[in-house]
Amino acid sequence: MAASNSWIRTSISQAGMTGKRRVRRVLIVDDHPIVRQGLRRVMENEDDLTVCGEAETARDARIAIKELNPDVVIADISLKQGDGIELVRDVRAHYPHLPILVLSMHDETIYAERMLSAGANGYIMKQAASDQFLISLRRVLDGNIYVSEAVGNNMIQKFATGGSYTSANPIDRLSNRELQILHMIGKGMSTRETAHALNLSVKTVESHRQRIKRKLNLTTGTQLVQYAVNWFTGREAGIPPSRTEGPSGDASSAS
Amino acid sequence: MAASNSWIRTSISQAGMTGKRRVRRVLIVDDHPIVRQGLRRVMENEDDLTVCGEAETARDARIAIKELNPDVVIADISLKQGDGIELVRDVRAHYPHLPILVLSMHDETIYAERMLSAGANGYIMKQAASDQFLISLRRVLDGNIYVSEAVGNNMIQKFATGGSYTSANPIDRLSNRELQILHMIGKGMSTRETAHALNLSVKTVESHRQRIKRKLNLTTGTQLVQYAVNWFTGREAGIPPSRTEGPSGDASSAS
DNA sequence: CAGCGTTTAGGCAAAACCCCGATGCGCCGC
DNA sequence: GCGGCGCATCGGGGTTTTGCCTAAACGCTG
Repeated sequence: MAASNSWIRTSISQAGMTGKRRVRRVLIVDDHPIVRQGLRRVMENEDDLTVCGEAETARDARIAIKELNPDVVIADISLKQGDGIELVRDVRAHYPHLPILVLSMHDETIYAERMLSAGANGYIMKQAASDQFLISLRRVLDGNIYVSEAVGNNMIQKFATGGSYTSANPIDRLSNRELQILHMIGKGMSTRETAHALNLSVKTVESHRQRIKRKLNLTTGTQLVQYAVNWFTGREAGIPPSRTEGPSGDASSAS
Repeated sequence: MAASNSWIRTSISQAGMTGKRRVRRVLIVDDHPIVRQGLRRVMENEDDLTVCGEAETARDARIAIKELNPDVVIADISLKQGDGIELVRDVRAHYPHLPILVLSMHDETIYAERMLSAGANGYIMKQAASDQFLISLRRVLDGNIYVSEAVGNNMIQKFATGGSYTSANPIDRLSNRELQILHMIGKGMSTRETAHALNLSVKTVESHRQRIKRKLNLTTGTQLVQYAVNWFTGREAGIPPSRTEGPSGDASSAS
């Protein structure tokens, strides 16, 4: 409690501000020290932003949030073994209004959607420029959702075509048969093996795969396998797939 | 902290050098702006180090080296295009005495060995602490080789046993090109996309995929994708621990 | 019962897969 | 030096697997 004071005091005196505009306190969660330094450096010239703490693991992050009570959390998803998505889910569950900006080195839209579904408020890549990062950070601080243009367009298109927003866990839209197929794909089984295991025609399984891809907005079979594998390595712990969490408002934002 | 003062002073002292201790000029090659900022921040408090330039791609790096003539190059291997190993090889070919410190987010020992044999002088992970990074940087600047303790021990053991493979990872048997292809598979890219990205014939990529499968004892393409995804995202799937974060690690041997 | 989604397929073209061979290059051992 | 070996790059040619379109039977639901 007292520690946070000194941080704020320091920042204010540096900027010489009167407190008219509130200084937003940022918690950084990333297991790469250099990345944490980089984030600090990007933010240290901004009057309205201050880093109130850092955490290396999801566990540390939870403690830090409790103690520091930050205004926003910047979280890397590539923490060891899917800790990222669990962290997002956990934080969202305990602090429904705490904005979370997910930082990733992957440019796959899959991750973005999964993170938003888990309750993140923004998704930005490490490839992004510094000013773009600041824009995204302020956006989530203002209560908005931020995604990159590509991902946003993708979602808008989905919204337009699908009618109902697919931004809720896309897997929920899969039928149990499709989910079963996805499961087998994630285990590394080929279409032929799957068909044989389920006593189905190969063509049938292929149709299922196609429908899955369409629902999940995937283009190639490789992406499908990637998604399936990622999904299981992230889940597997025992969370039922029909986990419709978070009203999650809308994915409007529309950059 | 009085840091802000000192780094300005550093810049000034660079202009009017006394020659007592030479300021080493560093070129950063990384496609993540935030990481570049982080490296700058780590080095800006050091009197004997200054960042003379940044590059995002391997191509830019070659130009920058030519124009800036740095004392050391810090290079990320997971560059978007062109891949880091080619950069290392190329730089080594043109500038035999220019030290290269490879920065990686992977803790796999295979990468380290490949990078060193390609001509790099050091290999350090982004998970490493800042001071450890500085140690490694100064080490390669002094003409030594730096690797983490785990990697060093592994190499020594290999050397002692007379080159018999550790055979722990079948991945060790993969060539650099094959590893690169595997990486792209793990990112969800199809054969065609990979071929296009690398400016190769589809047939070539297919050949690589086949040989990878053969070496890894995989039968179907699905298994290949599964393996690739698990390997480069999971990191805890089928890879031996190798939690590489040595406080003092070096296998120093003169170049 | 009409409608919608699921499950099941067939057909056809495209892509991927597989087994070959060939070339050029670099490295290693004799 | 020279042959061998592995790597990287392609091509041919055939088989298998996809990708995508279409559509019929089934089943729940308003």
